[in-house]
Amino acid sequence: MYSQAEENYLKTIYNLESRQGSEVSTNLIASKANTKASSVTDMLKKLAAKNLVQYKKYQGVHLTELGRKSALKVIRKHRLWESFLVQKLNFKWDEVHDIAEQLEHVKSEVLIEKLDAFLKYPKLDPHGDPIPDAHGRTILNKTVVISAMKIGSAGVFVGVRDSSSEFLQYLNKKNLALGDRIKVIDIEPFDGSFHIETRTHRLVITKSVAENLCLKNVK
Amino acid sequence: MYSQAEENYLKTIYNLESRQGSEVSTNLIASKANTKASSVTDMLKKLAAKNLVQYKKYQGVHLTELGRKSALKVIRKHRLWESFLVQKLNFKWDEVHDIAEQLEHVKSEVLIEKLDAFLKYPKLDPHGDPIPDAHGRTILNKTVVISAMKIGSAGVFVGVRDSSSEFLQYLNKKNLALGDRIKVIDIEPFDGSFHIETRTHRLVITKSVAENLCLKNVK
DNA sequence: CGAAAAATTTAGATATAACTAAAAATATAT
DNA sequence: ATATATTTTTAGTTATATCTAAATTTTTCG
Repeated sequence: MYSQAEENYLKTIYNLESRQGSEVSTNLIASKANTKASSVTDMLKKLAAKNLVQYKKYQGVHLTELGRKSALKVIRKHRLWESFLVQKLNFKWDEVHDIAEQLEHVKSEVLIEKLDAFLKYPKLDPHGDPIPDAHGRTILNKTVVISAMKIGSAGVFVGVRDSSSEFLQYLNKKNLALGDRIKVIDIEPFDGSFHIETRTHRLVITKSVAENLCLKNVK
Repeated sequence: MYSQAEENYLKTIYNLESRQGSEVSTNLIASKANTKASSVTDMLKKLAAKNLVQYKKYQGVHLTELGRKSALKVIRKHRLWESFLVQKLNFKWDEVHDIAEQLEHVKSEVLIEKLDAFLKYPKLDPHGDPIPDAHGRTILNKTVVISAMKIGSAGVFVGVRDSSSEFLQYLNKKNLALGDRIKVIDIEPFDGSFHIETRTHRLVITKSVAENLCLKNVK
């Protein structure tokens, strides 16, 4: 199978690709992966040699079908382990990301199928992200990020795009939790920050925070 | 913390030391770890530099107090994960070793404490080995290996010294399971093989197999 | 004891995955 | 359109953990 480093790159590229549509650039991968562009170039060549990505010098990359499937397997493992940590071991949603980053690289098909069964085949992880099944399929989870919403619209907060403990702890501090109803009150034209309202309070969030909060049933 | 390679060496040295008493030799480590003696020498120097082992050229090694504690932490993790795999995920005892070899290297103190609690603080793993607590302490589990027994003596089979799937599958095939009462019928002076008897059948095992079966209440 | 055998260490190489600094290609902007 | 800035790649280095082959030390035994 693939090395941990390779699996991490696949996951990063998958995530960037699905948020971007188009080809993913070397620098973007480097910043997400906390490495240098030169390291990314090296790895892209390796992934291309293994037919995991389509790569043309200076033109960015995108995953091949094999790459996409491999990425989804890693993501499936990550999200199942996160579910395990929260549901069975009583971790909080902001504590599981780094541990799951390690667990996701454990090699065993049987293990992950048995874990899935033990957890009763969950469809969403603790951050509201859909868990791919063994074939890479997910339930459709039509959400809108706050940054794409208009003034006056509202929805239910069902997921985050950044599940780092830093970001989740910020949400905890601001009293924002999955399930909350959130309404967009105003958008600052100057810096793009959002004034939002929940059932209990109002607050201002930056544009970049708004890009990481996913809402459902937005009207 | 320590690298996976370092942790694996610590575990190997710990196991050899506790079965041997004396200093552990380079070649012995190499054969247990499936590497070459030269690789072992390199690693021993590294471990010595980190104060994990006492090492003198050509004289073998033994763990320092720090090394012993570190080894016990890895062993604790390994055995807790094995218990999880068998008790919660319904793996068989011969299927868990390789997966636990991977899981044991996941870095998180909290994780292992929560796992321990989830499993209700088990004292023995699925192979009958005692699980060290957070301080490295284990219940005393006085057992005798068959190879140390006399003709006519008998006891209850409570543990194995080799928990590789190959060995455990051999035991399955020979219909030997934890809890069985085993009696030594005869010892071949020629090759040291043992004729043993359970409640249901008789069989002959080699000396090396006899060295890996642990019995309790031997009389 | 001293030669042969066995065990161990050293020296030098390899693979992975990172890095820095310099070079090359692409994009931007006057 | 051409100079400048940005992005990306290349070249060369580093660290980890292996390996083989040769050298060295220890052990064994006639």
